[in-house]
Amino acid sequence: MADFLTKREENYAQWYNDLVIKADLAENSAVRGCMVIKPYGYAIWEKVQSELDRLFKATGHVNAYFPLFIPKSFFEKEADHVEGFAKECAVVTHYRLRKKEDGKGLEVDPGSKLEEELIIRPTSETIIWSTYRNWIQSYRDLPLLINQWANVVRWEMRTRLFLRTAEFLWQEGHTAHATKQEALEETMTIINLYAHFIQDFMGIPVLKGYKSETEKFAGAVDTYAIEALMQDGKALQAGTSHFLGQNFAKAFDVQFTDKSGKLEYVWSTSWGVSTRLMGALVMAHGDDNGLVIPPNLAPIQVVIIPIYKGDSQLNELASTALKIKADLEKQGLSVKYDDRDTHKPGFKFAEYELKGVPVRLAIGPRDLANGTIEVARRDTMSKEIINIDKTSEHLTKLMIDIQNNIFNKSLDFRNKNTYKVDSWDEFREAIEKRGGFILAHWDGTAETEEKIKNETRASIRIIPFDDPGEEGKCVYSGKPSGKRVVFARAY
RNA sequence: CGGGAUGUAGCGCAGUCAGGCCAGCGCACUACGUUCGGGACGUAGGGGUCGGGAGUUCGAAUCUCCCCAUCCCGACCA
Repeated sequence: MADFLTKREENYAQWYNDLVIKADLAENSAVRGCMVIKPYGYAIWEKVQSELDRLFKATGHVNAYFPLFIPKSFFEKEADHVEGFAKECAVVTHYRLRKKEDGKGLEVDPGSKLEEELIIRPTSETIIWSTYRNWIQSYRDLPLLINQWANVVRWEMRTRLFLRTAEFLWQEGHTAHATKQEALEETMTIINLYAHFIQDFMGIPVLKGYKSETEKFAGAVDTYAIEALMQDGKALQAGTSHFLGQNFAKAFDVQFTDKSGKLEYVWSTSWGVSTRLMGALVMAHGDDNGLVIPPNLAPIQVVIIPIYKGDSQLNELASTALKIKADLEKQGLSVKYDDRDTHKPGFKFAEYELKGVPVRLAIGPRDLANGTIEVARRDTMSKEIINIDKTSEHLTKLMIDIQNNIFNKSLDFRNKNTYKVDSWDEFREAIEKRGGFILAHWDGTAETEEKIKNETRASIRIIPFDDPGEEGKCVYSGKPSGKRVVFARAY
C-alpha cells in the first residue's frame, strides 16, 4: 500500500516533498523559490486563517492592510532591523518596461528608474510604524491592536515547500501600548493564543519560551516562541511574538501624551505565524500512507464512498448516502460524497488516505441489506462496521476521539524524544543519534551558544518560561548555570 | 560567487561514447469492452521544433562552437 510514497525511514526529506506534492497541497512554481499553493492545501490554510482570525478578534484585535512596498529609507531607521533583513530583500528599482529595439521582447526602461528604491516587505514593522506615528497622539488612542493577513518576501537561497520559500503567506500583528507592562502582557497573550491554536486545533504539542539574544527577532527586545518537534527529531519554530520595547517608537518618533500630560514613546509588540504551519502539520502527523489531518483542521472531515456495480446499484445507494451526508452536516461536519464513476473504490480509499481525511464511510449493497455502514479512521487505520442509524451519533464522538488521539500521539512522541543531558559527550551523542529536544545547562553566553551550534548544528530553541530553576554546570563550558534550556537541530 | 551535473511527450527516463531504417519505454491521457467491498485489465488511439542558435556532413537527439535554463554540493540563511 502507498508504495508510491517514499517511506519516512528511507528518506524523511523525500517523504515530505513527495507528500506535499502528491497530496495536492502545493507544488514548485515557474518562479524560482516560490510555490503554488493548490486548492486542497489552500483549503487547510483557510481553516488555519479562520480559526486564528476568530481568536484574534476575540482578544480585541482588528484587521487592516498595509502596502507591499516599503521605501528603502524606512528600513534604515532601526539599526538591528536593517542588519537582520538587508541580506534577503527583493528591491524594486524601476516602474516601466518597453519594447526592445528589435521588436522582440521587453526590457526595463532605464528612464523609469525610481528616485528611491522600494523594498518588497519581508515584514511590515517599518511601514506600519511610520503610519502609526500619525494615528497616535494621546493615551486615548491606545492601545492599537491591529493584525494583517499578507504575503511577504524573503529572498532565500535554498527553499523547501512551505518550510522556507521566497514568498510566503502569514499574519502579522502590530500593537501599540501606553505602558511597558501592557505590551509585555500582549506579547504573552499572543504566544499563549498561538500555543492554544497549535495544540488544540492542529494537534501539535509545543514548548513555550524566550529566544536567546542571537535567535531573537531583529529589532525586538525579547522574542517569545513556540517550538514543535517533528517526527525526524528536528524542531520547527511554529510561531513568534515579539516585545519590541520602544525601539520602533523611537526609530519612527511615535510619541503620545499620557494622562499626566507627559510626552512618552509608545510600547509595542509584533507577532506572526505563517504557511510554515502547513509544513508542521505534514511533518508532525503524516505517516507512510499520507497526511493525517486533525478533524478541527480538515477541509473534508468525512468522505462517503459508495461500493457498487452498475448505475442501478449506485442509484439505490445514493439516497441513503445523501441522507447520511445531510445528517452529518446538521452536526456541523463537512462531508463529501464521492460518487465519481471514473474511479474504483480502492483508488478512492487510497486517495483520501493520502489526503488525510479523518473518517471514511463505505457503503455497499451488503450494508444496505444489513442496515450497516463501514467506518474507517485515518489516524489509526482501523475499520469497524456500525449500525447505519447510529452514524451521526457515532461520528460526532469519533471526531473528538481522533482529535485527542492525534494530539496524544504527538505528545507521546515528544516526551519520548526529550532528554536531559549533563555532559558534553551525552549531548553530542543525543544530537547525533536521536535528535529531539535536549534539555541542558548553558552558561548564558552567545560564545558558547555559537560554539555548540558550530560543532553540532544544534541551536537553543527556547529558554522555557515555566522553568523551575535548577543549579548546574554548562554542558559545554562547565560554568555555573541556573536553569536548563532547550536545544535541538531545527528547520 | 566557486565545484559538479542535467536539459528528449504532462511526469519519470532510455537512446548520445562508435551520426542513418529509431525518435522509443513506463506512468498519465482518449475511446470501447470487461471489471468495481483496498490504487483493475484488455484492445485500439492521440501527443515531440530531442533547451535555443550557428556550424560540420549526403544525412545530426547523437559531432563542434556559442548561448539559455534547471538541479545538486559548498558559501549564505526564521
